[in-house]
Amino acid sequence: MARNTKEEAQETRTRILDTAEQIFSEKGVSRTALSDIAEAAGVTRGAIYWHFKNKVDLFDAMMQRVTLPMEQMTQRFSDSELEDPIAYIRASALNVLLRLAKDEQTRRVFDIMSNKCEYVDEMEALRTRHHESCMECIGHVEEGFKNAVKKGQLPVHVNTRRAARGLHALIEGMISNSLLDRHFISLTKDAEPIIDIYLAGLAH
Amino acid sequence: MARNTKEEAQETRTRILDTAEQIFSEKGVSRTALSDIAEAAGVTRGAIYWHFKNKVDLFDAMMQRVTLPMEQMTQRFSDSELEDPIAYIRASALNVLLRLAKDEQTRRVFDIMSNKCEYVDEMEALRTRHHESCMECIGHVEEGFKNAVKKGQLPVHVNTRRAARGLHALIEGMISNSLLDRHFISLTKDAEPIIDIYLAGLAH
DNA sequence: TCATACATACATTCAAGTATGTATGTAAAT
DNA sequence: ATTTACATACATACTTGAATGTATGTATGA
Repeated sequence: MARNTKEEAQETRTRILDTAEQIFSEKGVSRTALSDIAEAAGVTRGAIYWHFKNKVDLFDAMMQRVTLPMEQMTQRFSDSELEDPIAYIRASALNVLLRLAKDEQTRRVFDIMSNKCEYVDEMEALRTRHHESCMECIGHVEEGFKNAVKKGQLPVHVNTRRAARGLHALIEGMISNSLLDRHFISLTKDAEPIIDIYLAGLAH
Repeated sequence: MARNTKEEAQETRTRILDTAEQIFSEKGVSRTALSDIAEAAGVTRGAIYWHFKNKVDLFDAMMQRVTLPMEQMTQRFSDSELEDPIAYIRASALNVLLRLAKDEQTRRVFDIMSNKCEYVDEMEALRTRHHESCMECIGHVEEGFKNAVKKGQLPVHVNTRRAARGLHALIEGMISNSLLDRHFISLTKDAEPIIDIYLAGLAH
């Protein structure tokens, strides 16, 4: 077998990840054997074990391809002496939701993460890591709400921590429902008005 | 081995289900062998195969022990010429959330359903069944919102279908977050005010 | 020439399903 | 009230088929 060049090896790695997304999404993570992925990707298990330590490592890489860019996006919450923090939070939330509506890869991976895998042992550790970075983001949202209170956008009696966590729950719920059935909640049509219901409730 | 009486057999069945809950919740569904459950329950796999067709059938029975009573609870939404439909919806939502907060068995099973199993093939069919009965419930909530509009509790411009689905998303999100971390969202302390934020937003 | 990028082959372990054994509760016949 | 016949409630044993991990082979780009 002719050895591949570096770029070809990267292609192989990418092809393995792409294929893993598809097979994981069809058969679930635990029921897909690495040989399934290898066969569908046109390589052998040897190639997979070359690029990844094991199935969990492969899953992790697949996940991070999607979640890392998202996490980086939400990092510019805190450095804000924004004029309109609520509008910024609103836009950021909608941004995430719209991405899930439009980017098929993001949908697939989120579907795998929430419906096609089991969080135990090492997998639970993966999610914990992911969850922590999520908590950071929610912390920033809370800061945003605090600023909104200072600027009179929200009444002073608002529990900003609770408000941030409630918003997060709402978003997660919409994502989850949309993954189950795109037409039950359409992230392109319903997300915006539903978020606005919640934000209106916050403003009393 | 002495054959058991009918009641003893029922005890065995219950013990298998109880044990399945624990082991599923520790190891995840696909990584627990029926022999694990059998051993922990003090029986052999033969007993499990006597009471259940296979692992999926066992999972189904375990799930229905918890979900059937919940589904029956939410069936008296529609026959309502209630005076205060919003209050009724609110109370029902809080009722479900409080149950999840207090009943450890319900928490465990919901945790298994949302984090410790993979929805593919027969498992996906199970969830679809469950989801359909959930849709029914949301339909009733929508009726409730319609009544609320008629009675002037909600402005006429409210999209009742969207309102019901948004509420459902919020509840599911809170449940999901609470399962991940009881202290992130406490269903006993946070659920009520967060629901009220949403309902206040609906009323504009 | 040496590390790279895989392919191949092998050993081991585990889990599901099924077939069969077996003792006893239970209901009907005597 | 026994006995008989059968279904019940499991236990045991066997077969089969993955799937994982690892060790090793091999050709080639750098």
